[in-house]
Amino acid sequence: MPKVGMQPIRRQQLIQATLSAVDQVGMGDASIALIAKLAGVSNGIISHYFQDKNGLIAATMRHLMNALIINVAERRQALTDDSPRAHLKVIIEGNFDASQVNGPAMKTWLAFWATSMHSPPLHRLQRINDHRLYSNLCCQFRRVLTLDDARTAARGLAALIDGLWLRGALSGDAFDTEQAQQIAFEYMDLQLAKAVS
Amino acid sequence: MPKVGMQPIRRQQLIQATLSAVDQVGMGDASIALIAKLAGVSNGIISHYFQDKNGLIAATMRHLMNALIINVAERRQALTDDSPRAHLKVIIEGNFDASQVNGPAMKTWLAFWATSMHSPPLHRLQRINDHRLYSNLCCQFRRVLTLDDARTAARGLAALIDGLWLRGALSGDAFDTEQAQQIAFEYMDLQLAKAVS
Amino acid sequence: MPKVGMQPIRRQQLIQATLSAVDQVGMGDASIALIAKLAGVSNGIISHYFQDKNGLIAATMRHLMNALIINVAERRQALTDDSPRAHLKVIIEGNFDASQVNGPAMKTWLAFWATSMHSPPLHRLQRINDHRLYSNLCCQFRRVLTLDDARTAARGLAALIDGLWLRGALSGDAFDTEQAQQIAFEYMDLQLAKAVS
Amino acid sequence: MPKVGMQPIRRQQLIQATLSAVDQVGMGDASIALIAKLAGVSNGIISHYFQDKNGLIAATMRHLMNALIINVAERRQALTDDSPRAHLKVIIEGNFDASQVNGPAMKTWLAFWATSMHSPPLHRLQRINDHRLYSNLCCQFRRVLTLDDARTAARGLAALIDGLWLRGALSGDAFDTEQAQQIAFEYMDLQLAKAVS
DNA sequence: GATGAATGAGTGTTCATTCAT
DNA sequence: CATGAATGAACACTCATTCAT
Repeated sequence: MPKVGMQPIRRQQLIQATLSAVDQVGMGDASIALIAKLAGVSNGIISHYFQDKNGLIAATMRHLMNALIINVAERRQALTDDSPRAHLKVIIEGNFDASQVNGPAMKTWLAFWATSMHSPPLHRLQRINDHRLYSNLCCQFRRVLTLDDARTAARGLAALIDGLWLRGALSGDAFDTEQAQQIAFEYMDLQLAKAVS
Repeated sequence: MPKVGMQPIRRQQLIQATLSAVDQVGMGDASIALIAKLAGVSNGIISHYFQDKNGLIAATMRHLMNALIINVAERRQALTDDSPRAHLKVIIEGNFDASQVNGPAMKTWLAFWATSMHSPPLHRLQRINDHRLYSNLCCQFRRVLTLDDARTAARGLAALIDGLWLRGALSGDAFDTEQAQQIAFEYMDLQLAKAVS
Repeated sequence: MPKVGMQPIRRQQLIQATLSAVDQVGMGDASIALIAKLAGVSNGIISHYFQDKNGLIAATMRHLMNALIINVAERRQALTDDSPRAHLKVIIEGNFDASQVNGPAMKTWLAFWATSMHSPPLHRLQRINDHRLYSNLCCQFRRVLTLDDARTAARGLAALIDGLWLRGALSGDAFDTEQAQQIAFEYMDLQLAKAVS
Repeated sequence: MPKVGMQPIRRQQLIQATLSAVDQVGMGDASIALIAKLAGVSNGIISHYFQDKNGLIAATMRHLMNALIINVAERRQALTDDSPRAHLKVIIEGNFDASQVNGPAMKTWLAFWATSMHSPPLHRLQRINDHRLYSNLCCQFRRVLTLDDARTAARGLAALIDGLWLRGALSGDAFDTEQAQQIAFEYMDLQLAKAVS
């Protein structure tokens, strides 16, 4: 059974198992034993690839964050229209992408946030992520708004995106991506309308 | 020490201790032993007043929810202006009241949300709460908007309130209540502007 | 089963079980589970009375040390002869008392010494103990010898006592207390003979 | 990397790593992984050269014992004076040689003794070693003392040597070899003085 | 000869819960 | 009413050992 060069495969395998475990029983009950069982490996292997459980949790979060970053980046590269509105639109769309809007990911994010309040390493990760959204939005708004207006618009839109996402996650029903995006787009347009001609 | 009529006092004492414990170490590490220690009582008493730990958690959440309900209700009773705008304003203000915007409460809400995804009783509580905000907002918007517009406005404003709150809770810095309320007020006004004269 | 005021009883019970466990399988294999089983209690109770395994080990060592201290103290109180020789004699006898010269105690002391090299709290305990023997001996020798002679005599006698004890412990055979004491007494007398008339 | 004739080199390498590991963290925490890391080899190789961990421990002890034997043997071969006193002197000196009186060796000896109480193979090794010292001393004393006196003198001197060594090892301070040897020499001379002219 | 991936039993420890007092 | 002694299952983590490569 032992093979060489298994590291990337096993790491991915264990991260997926962690997402499944958190989805099924919540982070509180996502024990090493369960995660290992879901991954089809032994308990001990987790400390072989990740230092400990915290390491696995952090790696799982980084995985979700990277999925978001890559998603937005790809959408922006595909843009032909360089207008602020077009950029803001794909940022919004990226945040409501299927990679973020699904049971396991949503439950993991939620658990991650709650945990991050008491874990400095996770808190750092989370702040970076929060700031990235704000920063991306602010950057685009700034192209047409005053600095103060851009900042406020970015703060509002970031909050609106997170809030729509949060209420969707908590509702238990299927997430109505379309409706959420429409609300966010409208907010974006109302803010862009403040642009001085 | 044993006294009669201690029930309400002890319950309140234990709920406050639970909030403190979650604030200090997070819900994952908020053990019965710690809560009992913070409350200055023995371990065993918790099962005497609440069936078990889940009962205490649920009671703590109901406590926070009631604080919000009462807060909004009081503000609305004090209103002299019966306009939709005035009502929406106090709903927003109530959600950013000091009883909700403080470390222990925020951390407990966050932990509660994460936990609720895997606990039917807590999920029920949480949905009632979510729905109340939407419902209150929708009700006021409906007085001047079409049903569709009112629903969308309520959904957006509810998400914006929750999102501002969430980002404030996660930031780790002091919550800038004023700024958050301004953003929510502006959104409210933009939606109310859709009213047919 | 739960009773009040069990603390001293349980502590003693667990210390005795620890001595038995170390005697039977060595400190390396003296697991909490084994100790609890020997004591006829549950695993969890150990952290209730001692913070953790280290706490139990340290308490066990203090128990052995106290037995030695009390033993020597009692013998000295019973002395009618106040001469240095009489005092030295009872110190030697105390160190070869049955409370110290028996399988469990010897194995525990040995394991304790080895462990103390890498555990500051245990090392402190061990140094205190080592110093007490030297100090007691030096004090008596000083009454008839020069300071330098007294110090050397104390160092030598302390080492001889420990060495006799050690070789006895390691031999696996029954400890020949009589023979060991004779050797120590002779060394004592040879040193006392240096006294200036 | 694989080469032929690596056996003696690897064995020596691993024994030195074992001494380092025991010195640094104690025998209880000297895991295979740590030893392998200190030796700069893979975990698995230990079972290749030594059957298992016990085999490595036993080999390490034999290494220390051989160092002592060789050391004393060399000193005795260099002797020009064939008197009992000269022989006893080099036996003492050999036991306080730098190869025995240093952190890693002392900690390993101590741990070895404690472990030997519960491991027949180690116990056998340890008894052989103990007996050799006694036997060597007795043999020399016998040349000038009666059998009874020689035995007692050997027992006492062996104990004194071990005791001086033990207290030195446990003290944590640098070992005062000179002082220890003086005490042992004095004891030797006091015993030799019993010789019938 | 040498690696390191993989195992799984075992460890100390924590903890919600129970219950005699 | 209230205590805190006691339980025992569950937990994260460690580790000697095995073995395909």
